[in-house]
Amino acid sequence: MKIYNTLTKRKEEFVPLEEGKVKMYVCGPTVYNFIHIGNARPMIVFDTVRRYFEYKGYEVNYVSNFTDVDDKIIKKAIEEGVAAEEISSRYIAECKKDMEGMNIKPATKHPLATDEICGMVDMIQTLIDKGYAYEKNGTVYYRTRKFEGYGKLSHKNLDDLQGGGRTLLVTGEDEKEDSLDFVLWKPKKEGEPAWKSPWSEGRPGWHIECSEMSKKYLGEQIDIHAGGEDLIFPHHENEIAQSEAANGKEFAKYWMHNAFLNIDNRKMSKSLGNFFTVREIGEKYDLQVLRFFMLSAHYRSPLNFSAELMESSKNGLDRIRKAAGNLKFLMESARTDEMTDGEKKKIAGTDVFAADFERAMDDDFNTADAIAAVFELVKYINTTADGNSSKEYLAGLEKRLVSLTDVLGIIVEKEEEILDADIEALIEERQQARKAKEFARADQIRDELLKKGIILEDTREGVKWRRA
RNA sequence: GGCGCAGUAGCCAAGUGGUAAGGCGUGGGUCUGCAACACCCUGAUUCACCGGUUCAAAUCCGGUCUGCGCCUCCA
Repeated sequence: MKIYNTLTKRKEEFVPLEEGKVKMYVCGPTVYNFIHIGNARPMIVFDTVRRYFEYKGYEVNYVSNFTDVDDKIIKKAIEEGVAAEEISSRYIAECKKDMEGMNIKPATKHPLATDEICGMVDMIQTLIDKGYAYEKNGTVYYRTRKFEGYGKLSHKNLDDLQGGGRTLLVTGEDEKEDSLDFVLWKPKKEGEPAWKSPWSEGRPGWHIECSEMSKKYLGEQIDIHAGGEDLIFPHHENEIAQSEAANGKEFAKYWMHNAFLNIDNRKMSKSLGNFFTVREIGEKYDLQVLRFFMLSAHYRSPLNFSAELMESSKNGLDRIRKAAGNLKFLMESARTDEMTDGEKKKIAGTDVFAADFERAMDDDFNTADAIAAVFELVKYINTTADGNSSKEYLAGLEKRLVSLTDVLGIIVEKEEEILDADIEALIEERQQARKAKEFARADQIRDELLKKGIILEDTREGVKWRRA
Protein backbone atom coordinates (compact mmCIF):
# COMPACT_ATOMS: atom_id res chain seq x y z
CA MET A 1 0.00 0.00 0.00
CA LYS A 2 1.42 3.35 -1.00
CA ILE A 3 0.83 6.66 0.74
CA TYR A 4 1.88 10.08 -0.44
CA ASN A 5 3.93 11.53 2.37
CA THR A 6 4.04 15.33 2.57
CA LEU A 7 7.28 15.00 4.49
CA THR A 8 9.15 13.39 1.62
CA LYS A 9 6.93 14.63 -1.20
CA ARG A 10 6.59 11.17 -2.65
CA LYS A 11 4.53 8.03 -2.45
CA GLU A 12 5.98 5.57 0.00
CA GLU A 13 5.17 1.98 0.80
CA PHE A 14 3.26 1.91 4.07
CA VAL A 15 5.12 0.05 6.80
CA PRO A 16 3.38 0.15 10.17
CA LEU A 17 5.33 0.78 13.35
CA GLU A 18 3.68 -2.26 14.80
CA GLU A 19 2.69 -5.24 12.68
CA GLY A 20 -0.99 -5.23 11.81
CA LYS A 21 -1.72 -1.96 13.56
CA VAL A 22 -2.16 1.63 12.46
CA LYS A 23 -1.96 4.60 14.76
CA MET A 24 -3.45 7.64 13.16
CA TYR A 25 -4.28 11.14 14.29
CA VAL A 26 -6.50 13.52 12.37
CA CYS A 27 -6.78 17.16 13.37
CA GLY A 28 -10.39 17.83 14.16
CA PRO A 29 -12.50 20.97 13.94
CA THR A 30 -12.70 23.93 16.25
CA VAL A 31 -16.23 23.77 17.53
CA TYR A 32 -17.65 27.27 17.44
CA ASN A 33 -20.39 26.66 14.89
CA PHE A 34 -21.87 23.99 12.65
CA ILE A 35 -19.14 22.36 10.60
CA HIS A 36 -18.92 23.45 6.98
CA ILE A 37 -18.52 21.25 3.97
CA GLY A 38 -14.82 22.06 3.90
CA ASN A 39 -14.47 20.51 7.34
CA ALA A 40 -16.26 17.51 5.96
CA ARG A 41 -13.64 16.69 3.36
CA PRO A 42 -10.86 15.50 5.71
CA MET A 43 -13.43 13.77 7.86
CA ILE A 44 -14.73 11.78 4.90
CA VAL A 45 -11.36 11.21 3.29
CA PHE A 46 -9.56 9.98 6.37
CA ASP A 47 -12.53 7.95 7.54
CA THR A 48 -12.24 6.20 4.18
CA VAL A 49 -8.52 5.71 4.72
CA ARG A 50 -9.31 4.15 8.07
CA ARG A 51 -11.98 1.92 6.58
CA TYR A 52 -9.59 0.69 3.93
CA PHE A 53 -6.96 -0.19 6.52
CA GLU A 54 -9.62 -2.11 8.40
CA TYR A 55 -10.70 -3.84 5.20
CA LYS A 56 -7.10 -4.92 4.78
CA GLY A 57 -7.13 -6.41 8.26
CA TYR A 58 -5.35 -3.71 10.22
CA GLU A 59 -6.44 -2.71 13.65
CA VAL A 60 -6.74 1.06 13.51
CA ASN A 61 -6.42 3.31 16.50
CA TYR A 62 -7.99 6.48 15.13
CA VAL A 63 -7.81 9.62 17.22
CA SER A 64 -9.40 12.89 16.22
CA ASN A 65 -9.71 15.83 18.57
CA PHE A 66 -12.19 18.60 19.07
CA THR A 67 -10.56 21.95 19.72
CA ASP A 68 -12.87 23.32 22.36
CA VAL A 69 -10.93 26.33 23.58
CA ASP A 70 -10.14 29.03 21.08
CA ASP A 71 -10.66 32.73 20.34
CA LYS A 72 -13.61 32.06 18.08
CA ILE A 73 -15.38 29.97 20.69
CA ILE A 74 -14.81 32.66 23.29
CA LYS A 75 -16.07 35.33 20.92
CA LYS A 76 -19.22 33.38 20.21
CA ALA A 77 -19.78 32.75 23.91
CA ILE A 78 -19.55 36.46 24.64
CA GLU A 79 -22.00 37.22 21.83
CA GLU A 80 -24.50 34.80 23.24
CA GLY A 81 -23.75 35.64 26.85
CA VAL A 82 -23.05 32.03 27.78
CA ALA A 83 -20.05 30.03 28.93
CA ALA A 84 -17.54 28.94 26.31
CA GLU A 85 -18.09 25.39 27.37
CA GLU A 86 -21.74 25.65 26.43
CA ILE A 87 -20.81 26.70 22.90
CA SER A 88 -18.26 23.94 22.44
CA SER A 89 -20.39 21.15 23.84
CA ARG A 90 -23.34 22.25 21.70
CA TYR A 91 -21.36 22.20 18.48
CA ILE A 92 -19.59 18.97 19.33
CA ALA A 93 -23.01 17.38 19.60
CA GLU A 94 -24.09 18.94 16.29
CA CYS A 95 -20.87 17.88 14.63
CA LYS A 96 -21.42 14.31 15.72
CA LYS A 97 -24.88 14.38 14.15
CA ASP A 98 -23.41 15.57 10.88
CA MET A 99 -20.74 12.90 11.04
CA GLU A 100 -23.36 10.26 11.53
CA GLY A 101 -25.23 11.57 8.50
CA MET A 102 -22.06 11.29 6.44
CA ASN A 103 -21.49 7.80 7.81
CA ILE A 104 -18.20 8.75 9.43
CA LYS A 105 -17.25 6.25 12.07
CA PRO A 106 -16.69 7.69 15.52
CA ALA A 107 -12.99 7.83 16.27
CA THR A 108 -11.51 5.34 18.68
CA LYS A 109 -11.09 8.44 20.83
CA HIS A 110 -12.30 12.00 20.38
CA PRO A 111 -10.28 13.91 22.98
CA LEU A 112 -11.24 17.41 24.03
CA ALA A 113 -8.43 19.91 24.38
CA THR A 114 -9.80 21.17 27.68
CA ASP A 115 -9.58 17.71 29.22
CA GLU A 116 -5.89 17.50 28.46
CA ILE A 117 -4.52 20.75 29.83
CA CYS A 118 -2.44 18.98 32.49
CA GLY A 119 -0.56 16.98 29.92
CA MET A 120 0.02 20.08 27.84
CA VAL A 121 1.46 21.92 30.82
CA ASP A 122 3.80 18.99 31.41
CA MET A 123 4.89 18.96 27.81
CA ILE A 124 5.52 22.69 27.82
CA GLN A 125 7.58 22.28 31.00
CA THR A 126 9.62 19.58 29.31
CA LEU A 127 10.28 21.92 26.40
CA ILE A 128 11.40 24.65 28.79
CA ASP A 129 13.63 22.20 30.64
CA LYS A 130 15.22 21.10 27.41
CA GLY A 131 15.81 24.68 26.31
CA TYR A 132 13.25 24.65 23.51
CA ALA A 133 10.93 27.13 25.17
CA TYR A 134 11.07 30.21 27.35
CA GLU A 135 8.70 32.25 29.43
CA LYS A 136 8.17 36.03 29.29
CA ASN A 137 5.58 37.74 31.45
CA GLY A 138 3.41 34.65 31.74
CA THR A 139 3.59 33.73 28.06
CA VAL A 140 5.60 30.73 26.97
CA TYR A 141 7.17 30.72 23.51
CA TYR A 142 8.75 27.98 21.47
CA ARG A 143 12.32 28.75 20.42
CA THR A 144 11.82 27.89 16.77
CA ARG A 145 15.40 28.25 15.59
CA LYS A 146 16.55 25.84 18.25
CA PHE A 147 14.78 22.96 16.54
CA GLU A 148 16.94 21.84 13.67
CA GLY A 149 14.30 20.18 11.60
CA TYR A 150 12.03 23.20 11.51
CA GLY A 151 10.56 23.56 8.03
CA LYS A 152 11.03 19.95 6.99
CA LEU A 153 7.32 19.31 6.51
CA SER A 154 6.35 22.51 4.73
CA HIS A 155 9.72 22.59 2.95
CA LYS A 156 10.39 26.15 3.93
CA ASN A 157 13.60 27.57 5.21
CA LEU A 158 13.61 29.85 8.17
CA ASP A 159 15.17 32.82 6.43
CA ASP A 160 12.46 32.88 3.76
CA LEU A 161 9.89 32.90 6.48
CA GLN A 162 11.51 35.77 8.21
CA GLY A 163 11.94 37.92 5.15
CA GLY A 164 8.24 38.04 4.42
CA GLY A 165 8.05 41.75 5.13
CA ARG A 166 4.66 41.62 6.76
CA THR A 167 3.80 43.36 9.96
CA LEU A 168 4.41 40.72 12.55
CA LEU A 169 4.24 42.88 15.59
CA VAL A 170 0.98 42.17 17.30
CA THR A 171 0.62 42.73 21.00
CA GLY A 172 3.49 41.26 22.92
CA GLU A 173 5.28 40.30 19.76
CA ASP A 174 8.29 42.40 20.70
CA GLU A 175 9.00 40.26 23.74
CA LYS A 176 9.76 37.24 21.58
CA GLU A 177 13.39 36.37 21.11
CA ASP A 178 12.69 35.80 17.44
CA SER A 179 9.74 36.65 15.26
CA LEU A 180 9.40 32.99 14.24
CA ASP A 181 8.76 31.86 17.80
CA PHE A 182 5.22 30.76 18.48
CA VAL A 183 3.07 30.60 21.57
CA LEU A 184 2.79 27.51 23.76
CA TRP A 185 0.94 29.13 26.63
CA LYS A 186 -0.76 32.48 26.94
CA PRO A 187 -2.14 34.30 29.97
CA LYS A 188 -5.85 34.82 30.14
CA LYS A 189 -7.59 38.03 29.33
CA GLU A 190 -10.50 39.23 31.40
CA GLY A 191 -13.43 36.84 31.21
CA GLU A 192 -11.64 34.08 29.33
CA PRO A 193 -11.57 30.47 30.45
CA ALA A 194 -8.26 29.77 32.14
CA TRP A 195 -6.25 27.01 33.78
CA LYS A 196 -3.48 27.14 36.33
CA SER A 197 0.11 26.70 35.21
CA PRO A 198 3.56 27.50 36.59
CA TRP A 199 3.73 30.56 34.30
CA SER A 200 0.33 32.19 34.52
CA GLU A 201 -3.33 31.46 34.65
CA GLY A 202 -4.16 31.02 31.03
CA ARG A 203 -4.63 28.58 28.22
CA PRO A 204 -2.51 26.56 25.82
CA GLY A 205 -1.57 27.58 22.32
CA TRP A 206 -3.35 25.74 19.56
CA HIS A 207 -0.41 23.67 18.33
CA ILE A 208 0.52 22.10 21.65
CA GLU A 209 -2.94 20.60 21.95
CA CYS A 210 -2.50 18.15 19.13
CA SER A 211 1.04 17.24 20.18
CA GLU A 212 -0.20 16.30 23.60
CA MET A 213 -3.38 14.51 22.60
CA SER A 214 -1.58 12.50 19.98
CA LYS A 215 1.03 11.47 22.52
CA LYS A 216 -1.44 10.60 25.20
CA TYR A 217 -3.73 8.43 23.10
CA LEU A 218 -1.35 7.04 20.51
CA GLY A 219 2.13 7.29 21.98
CA GLU A 220 5.22 9.30 21.17
CA GLN A 221 5.46 7.87 17.67
CA ILE A 222 2.56 7.38 15.35
CA ASP A 223 2.08 6.04 11.86
CA ILE A 224 -0.07 8.69 10.24
CA HIS A 225 -0.87 12.28 11.06
CA ALA A 226 -3.46 13.85 8.80
CA GLY A 227 -5.43 17.00 8.14
CA GLY A 228 -6.21 19.68 5.59
CA GLU A 229 -3.34 21.04 3.53
CA ASP A 230 -3.68 24.44 5.14
CA LEU A 231 -2.51 22.88 8.38
CA ILE A 232 0.89 21.97 6.98
CA PHE A 233 2.17 25.37 7.96
CA PRO A 234 2.35 26.38 10.68
CA HIS A 235 0.21 23.92 12.63
CA HIS A 236 1.80 20.62 11.70
CA GLU A 237 5.27 22.09 11.38
CA ASN A 238 4.93 23.33 14.94
CA GLU A 239 3.55 20.04 16.16
CA ILE A 240 6.65 18.33 14.81
CA ALA A 241 8.89 20.87 16.51
CA GLN A 242 7.10 20.39 19.82
CA SER A 243 6.71 16.64 19.80
CA GLU A 244 10.12 15.77 18.47
CA ALA A 245 11.90 18.19 20.78
CA ALA A 246 9.96 16.97 23.81
CA ASN A 247 9.97 13.24 23.05
CA GLY A 248 13.31 12.93 21.34
CA LYS A 249 12.02 10.80 18.50
CA GLU A 250 10.37 11.09 15.11
CA PHE A 251 6.74 12.09 15.61
CA ALA A 252 4.75 10.73 12.67
CA LYS A 253 6.04 8.55 9.86
CA TYR A 254 3.49 9.59 7.26
CA TRP A 255 1.87 12.98 6.89
CA MET A 256 -1.26 13.05 4.79
CA HIS A 257 -3.01 16.22 3.65
CA ASN A 258 -6.20 16.65 1.71
CA ALA A 259 -6.63 19.48 -0.77
CA PHE A 260 -9.31 22.09 -0.34
CA LEU A 261 -12.90 22.03 -1.32
CA ASN A 262 -13.65 25.11 -3.40
CA ILE A 263 -16.87 26.75 -4.38
CA ASP A 264 -16.94 28.11 -7.93
CA ASN A 265 -13.20 27.59 -8.01
CA ARG A 266 -12.71 29.90 -5.08
CA LYS A 267 -11.86 29.13 -1.56
CA MET A 268 -14.95 28.96 0.56
CA SER A 269 -15.26 31.92 2.88
CA LYS A 270 -17.91 33.83 4.67
CA SER A 271 -16.90 37.11 3.09
CA LEU A 272 -17.39 35.72 -0.42
CA GLY A 273 -20.79 34.46 0.58
CA ASN A 274 -20.07 30.97 -0.71
CA PHE A 275 -20.13 29.29 2.65
CA PHE A 276 -22.13 26.12 3.26
CA THR A 277 -22.55 24.10 6.39
CA VAL A 278 -23.02 20.36 6.25
CA ARG A 279 -26.36 20.93 7.88
CA GLU A 280 -27.54 23.13 5.00
CA ILE A 281 -26.49 20.59 2.42
CA GLY A 282 -28.21 17.91 4.44
CA GLU A 283 -31.49 19.72 4.02
CA LYS A 284 -31.27 19.44 0.26
CA TYR A 285 -29.47 16.14 -0.19
CA ASP A 286 -28.90 12.86 1.49
CA LEU A 287 -25.45 13.36 3.06
CA GLN A 288 -24.44 10.11 1.44
CA VAL A 289 -24.47 12.10 -1.80
CA LEU A 290 -22.03 14.57 -0.27
CA ARG A 291 -19.80 11.71 0.76
CA PHE A 292 -19.93 10.13 -2.67
CA PHE A 293 -19.19 13.48 -4.25
CA MET A 294 -16.14 14.02 -2.02
CA LEU A 295 -14.74 10.64 -2.94
CA SER A 296 -15.24 11.15 -6.66
CA ALA A 297 -11.94 12.99 -6.88
CA HIS A 298 -8.55 12.15 -5.46
CA TYR A 299 -8.10 13.58 -1.98
CA ARG A 300 -5.00 15.54 -2.95
CA SER A 301 -6.75 17.33 -5.81
CA PRO A 302 -8.77 20.46 -5.24
CA LEU A 303 -12.43 19.72 -5.57
CA ASN A 304 -15.03 22.14 -6.76
CA PHE A 305 -18.44 22.13 -5.21
CA SER A 306 -21.61 23.11 -7.05
CA ALA A 307 -25.27 22.18 -7.16
CA GLU A 308 -24.77 20.74 -10.62
CA LEU A 309 -22.02 18.43 -9.42
CA MET A 310 -24.13 17.32 -6.48
CA GLU A 311 -26.91 16.47 -8.92
CA SER A 312 -24.48 14.46 -10.99
CA SER A 313 -23.21 12.67 -7.89
CA LYS A 314 -26.74 11.92 -6.78
CA ASN A 315 -27.50 10.25 -10.09
CA GLY A 316 -24.28 8.27 -10.01
CA LEU A 317 -24.86 7.10 -6.48
CA ASP A 318 -28.43 6.15 -7.37
CA ARG A 319 -27.13 3.91 -10.10
CA ILE A 320 -25.14 1.95 -7.52
CA ARG A 321 -28.03 1.86 -5.10
CA LYS A 322 -30.49 0.74 -7.74
CA ALA A 323 -28.28 -2.19 -8.62
CA ALA A 324 -28.22 -3.19 -4.95
CA GLY A 325 -31.97 -2.63 -4.67
CA ASN A 326 -32.55 -4.78 -7.70
CA LEU A 327 -30.59 -7.66 -6.14
CA LYS A 328 -32.71 -7.44 -3.02
CA PHE A 329 -35.85 -7.39 -5.13
CA LEU A 330 -34.81 -10.41 -7.17
CA MET A 331 -33.84 -12.33 -4.06
CA GLU A 332 -37.37 -12.14 -2.75
CA SER A 333 -38.60 -14.47 -5.44
CA ALA A 334 -35.41 -16.22 -6.50
CA ARG A 335 -35.09 -19.98 -6.54
CA THR A 336 -33.33 -21.34 -3.49
CA ASP A 337 -31.39 -24.20 -5.01
CA GLU A 338 -27.63 -24.06 -5.37
CA MET A 339 -25.68 -21.94 -7.78
CA THR A 340 -25.29 -23.45 -11.20
CA ASP A 341 -21.80 -24.07 -12.55
CA GLY A 342 -22.27 -21.08 -14.79
CA GLU A 343 -23.12 -18.92 -11.83
CA LYS A 344 -20.10 -20.12 -9.90
CA LYS A 345 -17.96 -19.00 -12.80
CA LYS A 346 -19.77 -15.70 -12.93
CA ILE A 347 -19.25 -15.08 -9.23
CA ALA A 348 -15.56 -15.79 -9.67
CA GLY A 349 -15.69 -13.22 -12.46
CA THR A 350 -16.27 -10.47 -9.90
CA ASP A 351 -12.82 -11.02 -8.39
CA VAL A 352 -11.38 -8.73 -10.99
CA PHE A 353 -13.45 -5.80 -9.74
CA ALA A 354 -12.29 -6.28 -6.17
CA ALA A 355 -8.72 -6.52 -7.45
CA ASP A 356 -9.12 -3.30 -9.44
CA PHE A 357 -10.67 -1.63 -6.45
CA GLU A 358 -7.81 -2.65 -4.20
CA ARG A 359 -5.20 -1.68 -6.72
CA ALA A 360 -6.71 1.80 -6.83
CA MET A 361 -6.92 2.12 -3.07
CA ASP A 362 -3.43 0.72 -2.60
CA ASP A 363 -2.18 3.56 -4.74
CA ASP A 364 -2.51 6.37 -2.23
CA PHE A 365 -6.24 5.86 -1.77
CA ASN A 366 -7.33 6.64 -5.29
CA THR A 367 -11.04 6.67 -4.53
CA ALA A 368 -11.96 8.03 -7.96
CA ASP A 369 -10.45 4.97 -9.56
CA ALA A 370 -11.91 2.71 -6.91
CA ILE A 371 -15.36 4.07 -7.69
CA ALA A 372 -14.79 3.24 -11.34
CA ALA A 373 -14.26 -0.38 -10.28
CA VAL A 374 -17.52 -0.26 -8.35
CA PHE A 375 -19.32 0.96 -11.46
CA GLU A 376 -17.83 -1.88 -13.45
CA LEU A 377 -19.20 -4.26 -10.87
CA VAL A 378 -22.57 -2.55 -11.06
CA LYS A 379 -22.69 -3.11 -14.79
CA TYR A 380 -21.74 -6.74 -14.25
CA ILE A 381 -24.54 -7.10 -11.75
CA ASN A 382 -27.07 -5.46 -14.05
CA THR A 383 -26.15 -7.70 -16.94
CA THR A 384 -25.88 -11.04 -15.11
CA ALA A 385 -28.57 -10.94 -12.44
CA ASP A 386 -32.12 -11.64 -13.51
CA GLY A 387 -35.27 -13.55 -12.64
CA ASN A 388 -33.55 -16.84 -13.36
CA SER A 389 -30.66 -16.29 -10.98
CA SER A 390 -30.39 -18.37 -7.84
CA LYS A 391 -30.69 -16.66 -4.52
CA GLU A 392 -27.20 -17.76 -3.63
CA TYR A 393 -25.80 -16.10 -6.73
CA LEU A 394 -27.67 -12.87 -6.08
CA ALA A 395 -26.49 -12.88 -2.48
CA GLY A 396 -22.93 -13.44 -3.66
CA LEU A 397 -23.13 -10.40 -5.91
CA GLU A 398 -24.61 -8.33 -3.15
CA LYS A 399 -21.89 -9.35 -0.73
CA ARG A 400 -19.22 -8.37 -3.18
CA LEU A 401 -20.81 -4.99 -3.84
CA VAL A 402 -21.33 -4.22 -0.18
CA SER A 403 -17.79 -5.20 0.74
CA LEU A 404 -16.50 -2.52 -1.60
CA THR A 405 -19.02 0.22 -0.93
CA ASP A 406 -18.48 -0.29 2.81
CA VAL A 407 -14.88 0.76 2.40
CA LEU A 408 -16.11 3.99 0.84
CA GLY A 409 -18.63 4.40 3.62
CA ILE A 410 -21.42 4.32 1.08
CA ILE A 411 -24.57 2.60 2.23
CA VAL A 412 -26.30 0.85 -0.64
CA GLU A 413 -28.72 -1.34 1.21
CA LYS A 414 -31.91 0.40 2.03
CA GLU A 415 -33.56 -0.50 5.25
CA GLU A 416 -36.45 -2.90 5.07
CA GLU A 417 -39.42 -0.67 4.62
CA ILE A 418 -43.00 -1.49 4.90
CA LEU A 419 -45.34 0.58 2.84
CA ASP A 420 -48.57 1.96 4.21
CA ALA A 421 -51.49 -0.35 3.67
CA ASP A 422 -53.27 2.16 1.43
CA ILE A 423 -50.21 2.52 -0.76
CA GLU A 424 -49.97 -1.24 -1.02
CA ALA A 425 -53.61 -1.24 -1.99
CA LEU A 426 -53.02 1.37 -4.68
CA ILE A 427 -50.18 -0.63 -6.16
CA GLU A 428 -52.38 -3.69 -6.21
CA GLU A 429 -55.26 -1.75 -7.76
CA ARG A 430 -52.91 -0.50 -10.46
CA GLN A 431 -51.86 -4.06 -11.24
CA GLN A 432 -55.48 -5.05 -11.66
CA ALA A 433 -56.09 -2.04 -13.87
CA ARG A 434 -53.10 -2.96 -16.03
CA LYS A 435 -54.33 -6.49 -16.35
CA ALA A 436 -57.66 -5.16 -17.47
CA LYS A 437 -55.85 -2.76 -19.83
CA GLU A 438 -57.31 0.23 -18.04
CA PHE A 439 -54.11 2.12 -18.57
CA ALA A 440 -55.50 5.55 -17.84
CA ARG A 441 -56.37 4.46 -14.33
CA ALA A 442 -53.02 2.70 -13.96
CA ASP A 443 -51.09 5.80 -14.98
CA GLN A 444 -53.21 7.94 -12.71
CA ILE A 445 -52.25 5.80 -9.75
CA ARG A 446 -48.62 5.89 -10.75
CA ASP A 447 -48.69 9.70 -10.88
CA GLU A 448 -50.43 9.82 -7.55
CA LEU A 449 -47.74 7.71 -5.92
CA LEU A 450 -45.02 9.73 -7.57
CA LYS A 451 -46.39 12.80 -5.83
CA LYS A 452 -45.93 10.92 -2.58
CA GLY A 453 -42.33 10.29 -3.52
CA ILE A 454 -42.74 6.71 -4.61
CA ILE A 455 -41.42 5.67 -7.99
CA LEU A 456 -42.87 2.53 -9.55
CA GLU A 457 -41.05 0.36 -12.00
CA ASP A 458 -42.71 -2.52 -13.82
CA THR A 459 -40.41 -5.46 -14.34
CA ARG A 460 -40.84 -8.98 -15.58
CA GLU A 461 -40.59 -10.16 -11.99
CA GLY A 462 -43.26 -7.79 -10.71
CA VAL A 463 -43.64 -4.23 -9.59
CA LYS A 464 -40.68 -2.55 -7.97
CA TRP A 465 -40.89 0.63 -5.98
CA ARG A 466 -38.36 3.02 -4.55
CA ARG A 467 -38.33 6.38 -2.93
CA ALA A 468 -37.43 9.39 -5.03
C1' G B 1 8.81 38.48 -3.24
C1' G B 2 9.44 32.98 -1.52
C1' C B 3 7.30 27.99 -1.90
C1' G B 4 3.78 24.78 -4.20
C1' C B 5 -0.43 22.72 -7.09
C1' A B 6 -3.41 22.37 -11.36
C1' G B 7 -4.98 22.84 -16.85
C1' U B 8 -7.64 15.53 -20.11
C1' A B 9 -14.71 15.23 -24.13
C1' G B 10 -20.81 19.55 -22.70
C1' C B 11 -19.69 18.71 -17.07
C1' C B 12 -16.89 15.82 -13.33
C1' A B 13 -12.67 12.72 -13.30
C1' A B 14 -8.70 8.44 -13.55
C1' G B 15 -4.41 7.56 -16.21
C1' U B 16 2.38 10.00 -15.16
C1' G B 17 6.81 6.66 -21.14
C1' G B 18 3.68 2.13 -25.04
C1' U B 19 -0.83 4.29 -28.20
C1' A B 20 -6.97 7.94 -23.81
C1' A B 21 -10.76 4.16 -17.40
C1' G B 22 -15.27 5.41 -15.09
C1' G B 23 -19.53 8.58 -13.97
C1' C B 24 -23.14 12.50 -15.15
C1' G B 25 -25.37 14.69 -19.33
C1' U B 26 -26.81 14.51 -24.82
C1' G B 27 -28.69 11.83 -29.09
C1' G B 28 -30.31 7.02 -31.23
C1' G B 29 -31.93 1.96 -30.35
C1' U B 30 -33.74 -2.71 -27.56
C1' C B 31 -37.20 -3.90 -23.73
C1' U B 32 -42.19 -1.89 -22.03
C1' G B 33 -49.41 -0.79 -22.89
C1' C B 34 -46.77 3.75 -21.79
C1' A B 35 -43.16 5.38 -18.43
C1' A B 36 -39.17 4.18 -15.39
C1' C B 37 -35.09 0.84 -14.66
C1' A B 38 -31.60 -1.87 -17.32
C1' C B 39 -28.87 -2.99 -21.65
C1' C B 40 -26.59 -1.73 -26.58
C1' C B 41 -24.80 2.18 -29.58
C1' U B 42 -23.23 7.51 -29.52
C1' G B 43 -18.56 10.48 -27.96
C1' A B 44 -11.29 13.51 -27.18
C1' U B 45 -7.08 11.02 -34.09
C1' U B 46 -6.32 13.72 -28.87
C1' C B 47 -4.76 15.41 -23.26
C1' A B 48 -3.76 24.60 -22.31
C1' C B 49 0.17 26.41 -25.94
C1' C B 50 5.31 26.27 -28.13
C1' G B 51 9.83 23.77 -28.50
C1' G B 52 13.06 19.48 -27.04
C1' U B 53 14.50 14.21 -25.51
C1' U B 54 12.86 9.19 -27.27
C1' C B 55 11.57 3.88 -31.68
C1' A B 56 7.43 5.74 -28.70
C1' A B 57 5.15 11.55 -24.65
C1' A B 58 -1.23 13.38 -21.89
C1' U B 59 2.83 11.24 -19.26
C1' C B 60 10.02 13.26 -19.12
C1' C B 61 12.84 18.26 -19.92
C1' G B 62 12.74 23.76 -21.06
C1' G B 63 9.72 27.91 -21.99
C1' U B 64 4.83 30.53 -22.45
C1' C B 65 -0.22 31.40 -21.04
C1' U B 66 -4.24 30.65 -17.59
C1' G B 67 -6.39 29.38 -12.81
C1' C B 68 -5.57 28.35 -7.70
C1' G B 69 -3.28 27.59 -2.87
C1' C B 70 0.29 28.38 1.24
C1' C B 71 3.73 31.96 3.47
C1' U B 72 -1.52 35.15 8.85
C1' C B 73 -6.79 32.15 12.33
C1' C B 74 -8.37 28.59 8.66
C1' A B 75 -10.16 21.59 6.80
